[in-house]
Amino acid sequence: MTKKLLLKDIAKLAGVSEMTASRALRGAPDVSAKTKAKIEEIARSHGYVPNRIAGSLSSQSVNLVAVVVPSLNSFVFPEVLSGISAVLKESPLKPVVGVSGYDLEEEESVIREMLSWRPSGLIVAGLEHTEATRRMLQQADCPVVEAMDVDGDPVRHCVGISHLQAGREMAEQILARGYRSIGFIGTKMPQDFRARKRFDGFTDGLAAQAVTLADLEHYSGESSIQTGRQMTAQMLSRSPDLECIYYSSDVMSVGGLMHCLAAGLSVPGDIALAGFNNLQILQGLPLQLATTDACRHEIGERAARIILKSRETGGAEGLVFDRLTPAISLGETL
Amino acid sequence: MTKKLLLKDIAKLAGVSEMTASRALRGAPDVSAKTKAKIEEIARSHGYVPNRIAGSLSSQSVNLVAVVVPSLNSFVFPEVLSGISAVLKESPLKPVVGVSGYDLEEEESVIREMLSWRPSGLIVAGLEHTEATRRMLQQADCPVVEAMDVDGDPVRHCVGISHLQAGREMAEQILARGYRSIGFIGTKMPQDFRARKRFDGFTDGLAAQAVTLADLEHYSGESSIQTGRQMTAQMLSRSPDLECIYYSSDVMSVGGLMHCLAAGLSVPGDIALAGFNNLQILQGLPLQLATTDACRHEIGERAARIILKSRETGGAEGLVFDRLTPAISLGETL
DNA sequence: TCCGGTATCGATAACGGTTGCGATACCGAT
DNA sequence: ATCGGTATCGCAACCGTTATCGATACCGGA
Repeated sequence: MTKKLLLKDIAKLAGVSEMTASRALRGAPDVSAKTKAKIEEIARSHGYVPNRIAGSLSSQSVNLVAVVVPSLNSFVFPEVLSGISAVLKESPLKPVVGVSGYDLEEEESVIREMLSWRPSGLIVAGLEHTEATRRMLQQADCPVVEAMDVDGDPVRHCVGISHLQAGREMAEQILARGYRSIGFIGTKMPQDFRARKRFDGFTDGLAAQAVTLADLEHYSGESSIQTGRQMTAQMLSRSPDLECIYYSSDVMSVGGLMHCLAAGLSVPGDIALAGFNNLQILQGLPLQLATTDACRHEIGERAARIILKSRETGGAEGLVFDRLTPAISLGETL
Repeated sequence: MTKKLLLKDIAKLAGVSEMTASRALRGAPDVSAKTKAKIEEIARSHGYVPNRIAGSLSSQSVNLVAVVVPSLNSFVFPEVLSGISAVLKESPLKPVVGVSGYDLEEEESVIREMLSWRPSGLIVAGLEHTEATRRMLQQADCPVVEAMDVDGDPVRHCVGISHLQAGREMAEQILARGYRSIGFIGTKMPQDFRARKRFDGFTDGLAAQAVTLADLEHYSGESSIQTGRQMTAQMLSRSPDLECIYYSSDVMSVGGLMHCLAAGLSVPGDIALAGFNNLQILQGLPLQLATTDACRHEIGERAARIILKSRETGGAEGLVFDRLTPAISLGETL
């Protein structure tokens, strides 16, 4: 809580100019090893922390990458983040996270806030934005990546998987195994566009073989095991003839499995189950649940690499459109 | 991707001085409603995003609160974060997250990095830091809160629960139910100090009634259902007479429960289980697992309130030491 | 001894806003 | 018409650091 310590103070203490002190502390060249050591020692012992606000303004560079995701509770985005961090670790860049809460208006204000710090890059989940957000993404003088989804019209770079296709493929797999009476349990959240696309892809896939959903339920609030269990119980009591349920998230399908365990239903004998994401929590359960891997870590890695490369080349590299193919794992519940 | 847009450009377009434009866009007084509207319209239509780096340097104020946590994957810290966000939402402050990866050296560098942005406050998980970190926390000219834990010597403000006590109380509850052959499964992570304290408290609690651990296992890597299941299987095959297992995390105890389900063991008849955290994933399982609530959301809220209050009063308020009492819920597995 | 070249350092001018205070315009009251 | 007061605006200095470029010191070779 002592007086504010400035570079000028350190310089004075070391008997050098501000410039030399600045260079020494940044590891810039043109400083002799001796004076550098001296300056570092003084700075360290006095607990000097350089003011990066001033530094960034002056150098016109901010070594931060803005990452905007809908939520941090949902198991899925932290893993995208860890992919990003892993790649950025080898560079001077650091990720900074913003949370939009599955709300496009909030997303707009979060992105505006982040861009006002002039980051070196921006990674945002999803392709759906307000018009004002799209304008900002276009105008931004840093690389911009829209991640996780490829079904839509990206403003600039894009990495992700097709959720439409993921839904469709799961439908095909389910039909291929002979199930015909099929239910769907998904989020009501109007702005979870990727869940919506999986739903659309799924019903498309069914329709292609002239099958329509036997039952359908939407829940509000975040996905949870608890909710999955309740919804499943509800749906099965309403539609006892159901042969298979597809959930918009693994968390929900785990809940479904829990209901079946409690109700003494055999899976997939009495009822087949499938989810989406291939979350970590699927490991270690009594049964290996069917799911589609969402490539979360890899999407994060690739998004970060796009930022890095675009920085090197000065953005003259052309736009990346990177569509990953998610792998279905059938597990033991189909 | 047009030319960089500066305040001066907006001012020119609106036919006013930079100052007036600045005031208008910040909602500062001394601007007529008419000119303000005009300036805002021009800024909006051109997609102008003010440069907060320059603004913050000039105004000597950054409306950010740095939050440093060990991990974002672990279910527990996102909830602390949501508590912080909820409280900060009513203020101009925004949280910025840094991840230390359960590594004090990394924590030091993350904190240094965050402080270099001169935030309005700093919230960090845990009381254990390197000496250099402690110096920085002392020196920082913003309020600092150490959160989640109260067993130790806080540098400034502090909110949390006693993990020593949480472990001890769980030991008492377990003993009170007559269990005597007790195992513990915990993380090997040397720098997960809170898990360590729960372990110490737990063995203390047992020792107080002359009981010693019948078996003990430490795993490395992050906690997961999978690991919990494997460790439990391992321990039970090694110590078949075990009556109860205490885990350092709910995620692990869920894995234990899964093993018991798969192995046809009755819980708590054959083996009793207890975890820690009261995580959301406990809801919806076949059995309600015993656990201790870690007050994550509330800790976040209180930490944020300390920052807010300390800002109002200019830090002249005296240090807060806020010890919450975690509630044990015995569930159906003890 | 003198010279060119390199290593090391410092003075100055930004960087893009905001604070503080002074200037101007406009109003009703005298 | 003059005046005091308020609403509105602009000028200049400054925030703390870094880029740029010029200055100085030092070295080996001619």
